[in-house]
Amino acid sequence: MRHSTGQKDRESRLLRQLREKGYKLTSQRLAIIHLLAGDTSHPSASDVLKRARKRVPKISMSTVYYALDMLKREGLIRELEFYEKENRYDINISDHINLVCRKCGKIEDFMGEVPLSPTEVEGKTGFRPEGMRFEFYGYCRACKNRGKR
Amino acid sequence: MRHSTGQKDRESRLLRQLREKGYKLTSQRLAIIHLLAGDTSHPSASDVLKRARKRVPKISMSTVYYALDMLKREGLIRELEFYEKENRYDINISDHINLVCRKCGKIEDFMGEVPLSPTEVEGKTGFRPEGMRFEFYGYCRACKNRGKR
DNA sequence: ACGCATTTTCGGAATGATTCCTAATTAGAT
DNA sequence: ATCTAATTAGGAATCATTCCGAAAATGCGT
Repeated sequence: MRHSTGQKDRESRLLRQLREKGYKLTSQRLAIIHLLAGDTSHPSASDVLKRARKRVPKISMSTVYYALDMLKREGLIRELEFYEKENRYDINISDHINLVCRKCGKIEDFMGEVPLSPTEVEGKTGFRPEGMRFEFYGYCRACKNRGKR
Repeated sequence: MRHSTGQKDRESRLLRQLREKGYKLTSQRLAIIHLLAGDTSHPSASDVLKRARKRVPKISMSTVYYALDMLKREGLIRELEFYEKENRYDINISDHINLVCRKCGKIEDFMGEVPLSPTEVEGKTGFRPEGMRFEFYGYCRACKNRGKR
């Protein structure tokens, strides 16, 4: 395992990186980063807004989008578009596979080895991969036991 | 290789399946199915509209969406949401990997073996996969040679 | 601690893809 | 040829996201 990815570690790492790049650490951003660092549920922008308001009640949706966009541009979070309406944001930027439950909507990370290397793909096709997205859609342990609907 | 997937084959197979299920084969649908069957470029809904109008000039966007939704519900095409605005539609519903070019936007299919079995995932996680989506983002052969920007 | 330049925030308006609605049309069965 | 249910067209509605401009706040230098 390369990083220990505890919430505290992750949070202070993010804050340090932003400070180094000269971003201002406003109370709004502190709240957003804090909640993202401790969240593996892949929240949507409105989820982020709702939770950020517990600390900063007057934060606006525009601010949430502005902050998420900044984190995204800096490569500190990953944005995922799914088959539902809203995008989801993932603090786990390492290559991994998402397991998306079709019943409850939960998104788990599957951290096993990614079984296909960019080099192999480029060798066979000439296409040079720089990023990836692997997902399985199905039913999580809880939902598959309760019946799919 | 399991199916020969020539355009003609694919088109008549789609039409047969729809007829069997009792769908009406209108001129609008014939045009849409014809163009999708011969298209591996993963067109968006507005691409489909534009090309369908060559055969059926008065076809409306609502009709295109209605037809795409029907094909999708019947499992005859696959809808993909990407990081651009519009969804894309893929006539290739077998499991495969998409190679998405960040410069020209082209989406190629990579038909090699999918290197991770649903059974393996379920064994390790309890999650039961039913569908998948694997993508690499990068630069296609043409774009990588011309420089990325 | 204070002022300043720049970034960030906020609220609302604009955008744009998709969905919804309703009346008119049409395919396919009888 | 008639009938009925499905389909179409066009426009309105929706909803996430982006854009805009004015006000506020950060963090720098002094």
